[in-house]
Amino acid sequence: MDTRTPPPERSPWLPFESRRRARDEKREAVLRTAVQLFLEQGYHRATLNEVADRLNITKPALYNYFRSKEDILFECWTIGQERVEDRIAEIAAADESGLVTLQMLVRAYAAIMASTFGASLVRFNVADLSEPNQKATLAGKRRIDRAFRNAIKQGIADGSVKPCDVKLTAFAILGALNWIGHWYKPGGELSPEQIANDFASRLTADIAKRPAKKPAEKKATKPVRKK
Amino acid sequence: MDTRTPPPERSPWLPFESRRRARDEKREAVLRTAVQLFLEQGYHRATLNEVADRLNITKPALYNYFRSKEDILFECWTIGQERVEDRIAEIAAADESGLVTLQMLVRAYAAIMASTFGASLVRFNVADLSEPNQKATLAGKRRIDRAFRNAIKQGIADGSVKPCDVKLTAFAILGALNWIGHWYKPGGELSPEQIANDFASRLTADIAKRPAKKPAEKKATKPVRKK
DNA sequence: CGCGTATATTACCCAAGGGTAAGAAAAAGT
DNA sequence: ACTTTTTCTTACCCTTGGGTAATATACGCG
Repeated sequence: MDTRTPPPERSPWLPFESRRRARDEKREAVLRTAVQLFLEQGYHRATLNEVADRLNITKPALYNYFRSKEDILFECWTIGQERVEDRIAEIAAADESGLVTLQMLVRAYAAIMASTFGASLVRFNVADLSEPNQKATLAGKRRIDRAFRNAIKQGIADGSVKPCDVKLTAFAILGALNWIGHWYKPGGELSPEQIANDFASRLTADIAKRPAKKPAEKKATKPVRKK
Repeated sequence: MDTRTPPPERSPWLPFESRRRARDEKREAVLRTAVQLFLEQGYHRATLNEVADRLNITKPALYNYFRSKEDILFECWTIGQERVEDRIAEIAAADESGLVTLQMLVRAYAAIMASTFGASLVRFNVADLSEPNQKATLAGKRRIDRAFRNAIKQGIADGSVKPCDVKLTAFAILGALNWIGHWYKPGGELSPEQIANDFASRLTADIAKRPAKKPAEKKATKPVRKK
């Protein structure tokens, strides 16, 4: 009767064990478990009891770290969003041509979409957030959109990209990218990096002015981890 | 206090009015109202009471037409899926080259994605369906996927399409298309037909062997309505 | 008209699950 | 050791909303 199955993820709350880890680490663990569950079962079907169970704690303990379920959802989204915006800032700082910038954006965004928090940007329903949080997500989406559109515009201006409808081009590219968050499953044949590289050339092939050669892959095997 | 707003959609149940319309018409009205609400607020936030209210009836009346809320959700999905599959069958029967077939598929699918039931294929969460219904949706998605992949394969075989990774190409195209269901809003600048035509050439430009000319638009102004 | 059937309504049930109150159990401070 | 603070648990509350039972109303038909 006491053959309890081990928790699916290494948890800071080991049963009958030392629980002295730092607060932030625990917060993060909650988020990781929650995203996972939200993605698996959907936000509404996933219960806080289940989240707590996976962490070897009980539901009310979660309220030491978050004020509500929606709070958790929003933080998951925030993490994904921040990762994207960090990369966007980096890429903007590189100050490359429009086409290269676009390709870098595609590669970065694709890789993030193939991660748990990245997928949460696309798999969660905006309607499940409070009104102020909805505003925040909307603003975030717009910033991403603008980054892509700006790269395309710049490319047209600097001659690296063929003239085209900027808005629809961005929609098409972002659509293909966002969809990754729906089909990508960790154990598949393709690694996130492979997908990212493939999409970087694929999605820019038709608007690249030069005969679309593969976008430069600096340090493809060991991508720079920031921070 | 009795300035009651008129129901947002013409409903077969006009208050104090003749309610003798055919059963199927009512079923359909329920579905239309339900999809609308599910898309607006998400499946879980939308209540059956609200669906009923919009139709000038009460919740239990809905159970004359559907066995459960999930039943309604699934039927919404089914309608969208059938529309897609009907068009796929038509296009397959046309027996064009791989490239043209692909372009026809893109155009048809894009137009459907910009409709309510079409969007429901993408905006609803599979996890909200019963297990058998999940199976059904999965099988449906696979059939759509196969149609696109087959067109690409055929195109490579008949020389109308450049050799490419069939799977990823299909993912990219379907991603861009599915995303329409997330951003398209009826009152926008672009009509579904415009989007469909644009995407048909845009998404096939890079893999078309001939210098990508616009796909043939037979009867562009007045598309054939089936049945 | 009266009877059966389909369709709606009112009134209710009840499970699920987010959230809270009160207090135990550690951890940390002194 | 004693107190204080943080963390976690047990026990509970309570709204929400899908679903049902019983019943009323309209419709079709002989």
